[in-house]
Amino acid sequence: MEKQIIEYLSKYTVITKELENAITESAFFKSYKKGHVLLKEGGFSNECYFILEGCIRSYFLKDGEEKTIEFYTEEQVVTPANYAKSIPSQYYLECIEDTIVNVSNPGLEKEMFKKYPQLESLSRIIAEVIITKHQETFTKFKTSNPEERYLYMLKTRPDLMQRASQYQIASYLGIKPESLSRIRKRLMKK
Amino acid sequence: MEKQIIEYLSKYTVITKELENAITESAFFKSYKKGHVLLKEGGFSNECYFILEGCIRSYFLKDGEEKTIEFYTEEQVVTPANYAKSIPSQYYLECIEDTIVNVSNPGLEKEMFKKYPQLESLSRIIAEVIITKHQETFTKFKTSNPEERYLYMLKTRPDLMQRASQYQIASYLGIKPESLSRIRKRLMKK
DNA sequence: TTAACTCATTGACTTAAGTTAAGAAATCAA
DNA sequence: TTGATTTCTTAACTTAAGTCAATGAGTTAA
Repeated sequence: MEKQIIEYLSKYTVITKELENAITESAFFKSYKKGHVLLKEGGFSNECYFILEGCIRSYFLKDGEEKTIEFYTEEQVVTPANYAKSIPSQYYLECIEDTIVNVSNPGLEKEMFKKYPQLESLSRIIAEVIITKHQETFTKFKTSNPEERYLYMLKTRPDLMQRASQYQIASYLGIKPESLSRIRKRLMKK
Repeated sequence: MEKQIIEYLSKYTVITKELENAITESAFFKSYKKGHVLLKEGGFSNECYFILEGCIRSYFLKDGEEKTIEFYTEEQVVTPANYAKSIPSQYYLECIEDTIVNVSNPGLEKEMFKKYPQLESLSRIIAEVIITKHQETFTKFKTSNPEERYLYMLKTRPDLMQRASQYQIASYLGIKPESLSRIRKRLMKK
């Protein structure tokens, strides 16, 4: 399992044997059943996760309806917005499949960054890559209509259709479940 | 002018006198006239900017229409997606006002990070804050309709209405200029 | 096995954004 | 200053998403 993390980090820089060992040794894992809630609205968080297997969904309630913010799957990092902060969470984190993660926390992070400054440098680089990806995703979303967004999701993350229910996907696409149903029907005919 | 940068960084951590001096000494500035294009689609970039005064807009062309991605104003950092990369830019960067920036480049950045590791640590932290803000912005956008988005913009960035033209703002809100015009009319009546 | 519940689909209707086109207002340049 | 250009507004029409309600399909638990 450790290999997956090293592989992920190696995309961005060369990981020395020493650092690899340090990561491997300090890594610890947790696994959750489908339906497990990692974080509740109003709750606090001192853990962040690297997904090795499974799917985590972030969502919040607006007028009693669940609004899916994001689906996180294999090779993705989930850092709660209130990670290491003393502010209550605005959203839920829920496993929508049996999920295995590598867990970290502020203490461990700090210690590792101190011991291996290269790791913090790498974190900065990855954070910047994520910013760029977010902006591309957001721009794509803004300049598309619901049907185009659905097609784009099918192209870039086809697995999600199998992994999540349609009402979860609908709000992820910024539309109502009924609309998603109609879009699918419309596209079937073509 | 240097003070603005120090002030910005001080929000996140304590800046030692030594680091302050280093930043101040290495800082250099540029100013551009309204209309100046900093980066063209297809072009390359080796500069990033911290805006001291003015406004920079990022946009691209889709079916001949300008789609505004973002407006950057005072205290914001503009890092082109292809900064320090040998890939052509997907978008334009244009000053929509006379603009004064602090400029950096990969070489200077690297040098400063090497000399002052604390600065790279700070960059990581700021990058993570930006990720969180992006996600909040995106979520707000997805769960709002065009009218709500417009009202939210008026609340959070009211200055933009004076600084940018309506067709620029319209695409920034993910709608057509005609719709923005109608939304404004509708709200006037209320 | 059935009853309860959740989720997805469908239909009728409402609402608002997109489209196209025209004209008014504001801005810019010769 | 005037003519050209750009930007904004308005109107008529089209299209599709939202809303509400009903039904069907699938799942879960007693």
